[in-house]
Amino acid sequence: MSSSLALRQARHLSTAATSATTTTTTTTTTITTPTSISISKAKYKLKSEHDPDKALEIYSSVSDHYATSLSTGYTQNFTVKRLAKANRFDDIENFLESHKKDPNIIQEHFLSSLIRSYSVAGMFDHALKTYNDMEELGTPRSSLSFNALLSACVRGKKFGDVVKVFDEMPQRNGFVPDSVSYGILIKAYCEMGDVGLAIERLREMEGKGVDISSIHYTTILHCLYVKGMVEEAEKVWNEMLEKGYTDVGAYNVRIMNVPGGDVECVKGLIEEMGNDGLKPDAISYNYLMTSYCKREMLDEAKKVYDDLEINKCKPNAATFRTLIFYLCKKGRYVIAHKVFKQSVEAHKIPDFDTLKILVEGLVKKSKMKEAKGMIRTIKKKFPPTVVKAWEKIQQELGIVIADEDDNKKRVMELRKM
DNA sequence: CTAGGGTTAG
Repeated sequence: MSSSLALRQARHLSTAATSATTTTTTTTTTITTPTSISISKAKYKLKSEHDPDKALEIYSSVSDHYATSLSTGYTQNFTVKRLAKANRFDDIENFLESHKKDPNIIQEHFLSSLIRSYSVAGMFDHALKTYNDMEELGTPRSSLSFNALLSACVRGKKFGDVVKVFDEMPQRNGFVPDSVSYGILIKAYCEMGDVGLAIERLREMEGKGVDISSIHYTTILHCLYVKGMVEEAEKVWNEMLEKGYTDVGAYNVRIMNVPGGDVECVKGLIEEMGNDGLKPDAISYNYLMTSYCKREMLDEAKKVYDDLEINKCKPNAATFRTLIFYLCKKGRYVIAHKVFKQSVEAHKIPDFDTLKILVEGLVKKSKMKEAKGMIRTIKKKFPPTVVKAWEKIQQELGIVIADEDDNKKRVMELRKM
């Protein structure tokens, strides 16, 4: 019997607890404990939980679910993502539809989070149906649920629907599109490749007195660069400067489009940001660091990384991944290993491929202790499928981890009890 | 994750 089949059966047995003939073994024990946890604890636990059933369990064990709608939306989204990854769309439907029987369904934000959850699961039709169910469910309409639906259209690449929904729904249901609605619409036009219409909608906002923000401009700016319309991008940028619609994100779009990733240009823009009264963030510095890496100026790149703290920035997952990759590429495995350890402390471990290069490099340099330690750490942090892949690498490299066998023995002993 | 933009892929 395959292990996944075994899991399915175990799950089936645990839910059908009434069937008297089931003399199941250990699998039921973890599920029947009626522990109740806080939403913040659930958020923390969900982060490291990759098993969709356990994620569901954590979600349903939250005691104060509807007190804090924002956090609930987050945990709900998270649980759905885990189920979607396992392709369990029927379970997602059951899970989310059951919320429609909850008395809180008449709260628009509660219903909107269902639309968002369907959207991240790639179930656009369900998202639309939930929106259309609102009359029947007795949920009042405003731009809140409307924007959730618009986002679902964009995520599902139903661009034609975005425009249709945008032009029809507000009138029919008696509300006006707000600044966020326009933001989603503009993004949709950009994704469709029609930046001209995006700009038209921006002008429409001006005419109607809807609040414009740097987000609307940045969406268009980014799109112009993507389409290679550099001159138009510069024009829009100047308009942004004039009207005061620049922020860190807008500057980062400019930085990421510096021709050839020229180091001096990137540095210049970071300086400009400061003069504009803005504080460059980790993304800004990551671009600078990457520019150095690509020119094989690893000492300078490392300095950008080391200076992050002075600049009041925290390295993110991309920082660690990029720096470790390029350090390895130049054979500087020992420094790369130090950076890896810092990534563990920051709970931002790079991806499988990057770490593979590092472990192999350490072994090549006969740094067996470091390589072993790395694998041990990685196994604790990744889901079972990734751990399996690591075991293969471990075998190929001939790495034996002594206390692993001891652990297995201990588990066997426990099972006998 | 927080309704909407920017997250570097080697």
